[in-house]
Parts: sequence; structure tokens; C-alpha cells
Amino acid sequence: MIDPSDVIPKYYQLANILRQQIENEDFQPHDPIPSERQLESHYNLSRPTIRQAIDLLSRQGYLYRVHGKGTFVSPPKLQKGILELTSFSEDMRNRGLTPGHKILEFGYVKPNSETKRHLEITDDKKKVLRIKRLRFGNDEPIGLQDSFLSLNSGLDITREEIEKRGSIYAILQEKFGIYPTEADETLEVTLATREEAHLLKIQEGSPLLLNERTLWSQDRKAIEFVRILYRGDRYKYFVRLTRKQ
Amino acid sequence: MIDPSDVIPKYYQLANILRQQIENEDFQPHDPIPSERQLESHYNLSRPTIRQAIDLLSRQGYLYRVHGKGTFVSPPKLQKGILELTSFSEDMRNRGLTPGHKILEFGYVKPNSETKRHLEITDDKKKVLRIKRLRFGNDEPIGLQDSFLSLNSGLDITREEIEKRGSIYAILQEKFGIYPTEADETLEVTLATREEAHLLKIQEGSPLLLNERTLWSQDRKAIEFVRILYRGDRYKYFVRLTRKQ
DNA sequence: TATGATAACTGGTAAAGACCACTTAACATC
DNA sequence: GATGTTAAGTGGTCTTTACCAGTTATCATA
Repeated sequence: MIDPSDVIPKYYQLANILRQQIENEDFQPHDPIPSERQLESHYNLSRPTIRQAIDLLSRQGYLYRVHGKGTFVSPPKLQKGILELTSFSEDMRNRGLTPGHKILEFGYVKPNSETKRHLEITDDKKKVLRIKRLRFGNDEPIGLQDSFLSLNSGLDITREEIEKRGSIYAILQEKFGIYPTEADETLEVTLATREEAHLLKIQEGSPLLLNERTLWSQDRKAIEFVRILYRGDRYKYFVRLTRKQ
Repeated sequence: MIDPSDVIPKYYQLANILRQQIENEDFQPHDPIPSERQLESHYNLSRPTIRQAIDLLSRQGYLYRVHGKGTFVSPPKLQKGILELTSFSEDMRNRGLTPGHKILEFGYVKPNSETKRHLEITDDKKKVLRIKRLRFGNDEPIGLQDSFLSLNSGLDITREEIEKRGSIYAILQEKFGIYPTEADETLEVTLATREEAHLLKIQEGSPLLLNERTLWSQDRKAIEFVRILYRGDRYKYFVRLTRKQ
């Protein structure tokens, strides 16, 4: 069950085994899993390793512990996908829609002061990559996305890559090893200007959902500031929150 | 510095010391903190204990680790308040406004099917506590909140307690030891009905921000389903997200 | 000068053992 | 029957020790 020669750490192997058992519904919600001592002898691992695996699954929302009683399976509603940052493409696929996009603007620009503030840029000469796109779900216009990327010199994304891959985040990860790890988002209501209304095929003055996001990578550098205008009649924002700790 | 006789665990004491040093700006952003071996001899603690403290602060966003290089201080933007579930009252105070409320309805009702679904109620006889309130910031109407609480029998909240304390979450925590730990939220745009417009002192048909939330406690029981209508011209929703793990 | 090995650092994983605090059920006592 | 005690279970904390893996600067070598 646990392969000591595997490059995957033992605690991670055990976490995978337990996660699979939970997803297979070998345990029912609020059922206790075997105690740490039982797992210790069953898998022939030390207790700290067992605890490391259970820690991981607790943080991910699969299990919860009760001191003196045991460790229990969280009901399915609370499993999986806890706080995942998702791109527009991922988001659309999660909703069962086929994502699409049309690039309206692409190129390096001098950021305005608001963008500089969000991207924590102090260098006056620094340029950012602006990508303005109309976003579709099942070929219907859903949102208008205006993205400003702060990339280190040397790192570059071409228009062709965006056209082909669709998701900026996928390119950042695959090409540069940059992973979005944290984001601040705001949501508010605005009314469509004439231009926005035209692009989104709605009436001028229709209510829109404005989503602004600043994104940080795993080394805590601000990498993107993006404004997304969603059609008020076609889009519902979803988020899952957990309390500190 | 570390008091072994204290009831507070050593790893937690150390985390508090380090957090305070970070907040005092003893370290600059992206500065390395002392290595785990250095902390080990400095505080006379074992390395696992040191690591437990650093784990905690990393999860809370104060520190980040780089294998082979060291552990570094996250810039202030990313510190503190990572994913804290906040009540309306907390939210208003965070924005520098004085929260207020007026109770419009209060009492036990049979939940409709949507509410039952959100609160995961299967018992047809179960009743829920409905609290409908108009919410103010600096005495100006900001939002219309309709809350449905699923409490175990024996637990009860009175109208007077709400009037006095303001925050339902504060009562749940202080009176029953129930802590909100996880929530699903959606946000979308709607238009004010005549009644809503009247209460919020806006024009009928004005755009509103509709926030729906299902809340779970630490034992993973659904405790609240709430709909909050915010004035589109007065409210901006804020959330901080982190990637899984 | 350029290259590559090495050593000394960093955090990551793992074991074994100990004791504490909380929970529960079985038991003895009143 | 009600009450309090005890023992055995649970997870929570902590130490000591060991080795692995990534990073970096130094130094010997080509």
C-alpha cells in the first residue's frame, strides 16, 4: 500500500489512499476513520507521518478532528475545491460551458497609477503586458476582461500562445513555473457604457458585475491586475470561504 | 521568551513571538528569518516544534518557505486577515463605518424548499429562526439581510439578545461555542423591487448586489442560509482567496 | 577563463518514544 | 437509582535523532 522506495513522500501516499477511500464512499459522512494508532500499525508508519497525512486532509476539508473522540469524514458538500483560484476558462468549464475569447488589445503599455498601485510597481519605466479580451461561454458574450501582467524581463508571452492556449494562468504555470497562490478580489455593480454594451450585446445602462482582482505568485510577487465586467443577467459569482486556521 | 509552564503550547508561543516581530517590522518583506537550526538553539526548542510554528505562520500568510534557501517574510499586503469570515457588523467596522440594524421580522418559520436545500434539512417538521433586518452604515441604509438559522433544539436566541449584541455570529460563539468555519457565497446583480427600494431609500429598479451565503460550523453542520441585498451605489464586496494547500 | 566537484548551508521527510488533555463507558459507591 | 471514580480509548504536544533534497559559494581542475 505504501511504497517506501517511491519518490512520493509516505505521508502524501497515505493522504492519497485515505482521500480515495473517502471519495469511494468507503466511509460515510461523520464516520470516524481508524485512530492514529490503528493506522500506525496498519500501514507500518510512525505516528508523526500519520498525523502529517491527516493534517493535510483536514486542511483540504476532507476530515475533521475532535480531541478525545477521533477523526471524522467531512460531508461531501465541504470536500474538494476549497478556495481554488480559477481562471475564466476553468470557471466556464466548471459551469459546463465551453469557454471562448476574442483578443481586442494586446501589447506592452505604461500602466496608469491605479494599475501601478495594485501591481506594487515603483519603477516609472516599467511596462506591463495588457491583454483585453471579450469572453464567451458557449459562443455567447459573457464578460469583458482587461488584464495587466507584470512580468520579469526575460519572461514573455506571445499573442499566438494566448490564442492557442486560452488561459494566461496555464501559460504562466507551464512556461515559467509561476503559480497563482493568492488574490484579492472586489465585486461591485456598475452600469454598461455605450462601448461595453455594444461588445456584450446588451442595452446601454444595463447593470454589470465588476470584478477586480490582484493576483500574487508563490513568491509573493504581484503578477496580475485584472478588471472583468460580467453581464448582470448571465453571470453569478461563486466563492468558498474558510476561517483563518 | 518561551515559558514551558504556560498552558499555551510552545509552538504557539513561538508563532506569537515571530508574528509580533513581523508586525513590528523587525524584518523587512522578503527578508529571511533565522534558519530552523538557529531558532532551535536560540529558543531551546526541538526542530519539529519550530517547524510547527513556522507551518502555522505560513498557512496564515506571514511567512513563505523556499527549499534550500530559507524562510522569508511575506510582504504586508499578504499578511493578516487571510480569508476571515466576517459578519456584517465586522465588515462595517473594517470599513470605518458604525454598524446599525433594525429588525423587520423575527421568529420560527417553516423553511421553503430552497432554504431547506441550502441548510441540508430533511426533516419536514424542522423549523428555522428567521431574522430579517435592515442594515445601516453610519445610519444610512446599506443592505437588507434575510437570515435563516438552523439551530439544534435547546439552543435559542432571543430578539433582545440580537438587539443588544448586533451580531448573530458573536452570540453563536459566545453562547453556544459555535464557530463559523466555512461558507459558500454567491454574488449577482438584481434590480430593486418596490418594497426593497422603499426600505433602502432608492429608486425602484435600481441595481443591487445580491449576496447569498451558506455557513457551516466547525463540526460541519449547516447553520445559516442568508440573503443580503446591498445598495449597488454604496457597497463593494471584498474577498481574499488562496490556492488549495 | 570556464567548468565542475565539493562542502556547508537551507528546508523536507521520517522514526520512536514520551507525556498531556479530553471523552467515554464501565464500575464502585452512596 | 444517582453519583463519582477509574481506566482505556482518542487526539495534542514535544523531544531526539537521522537522512534526503535543493541552493550557493568556494575551490580545484581543465
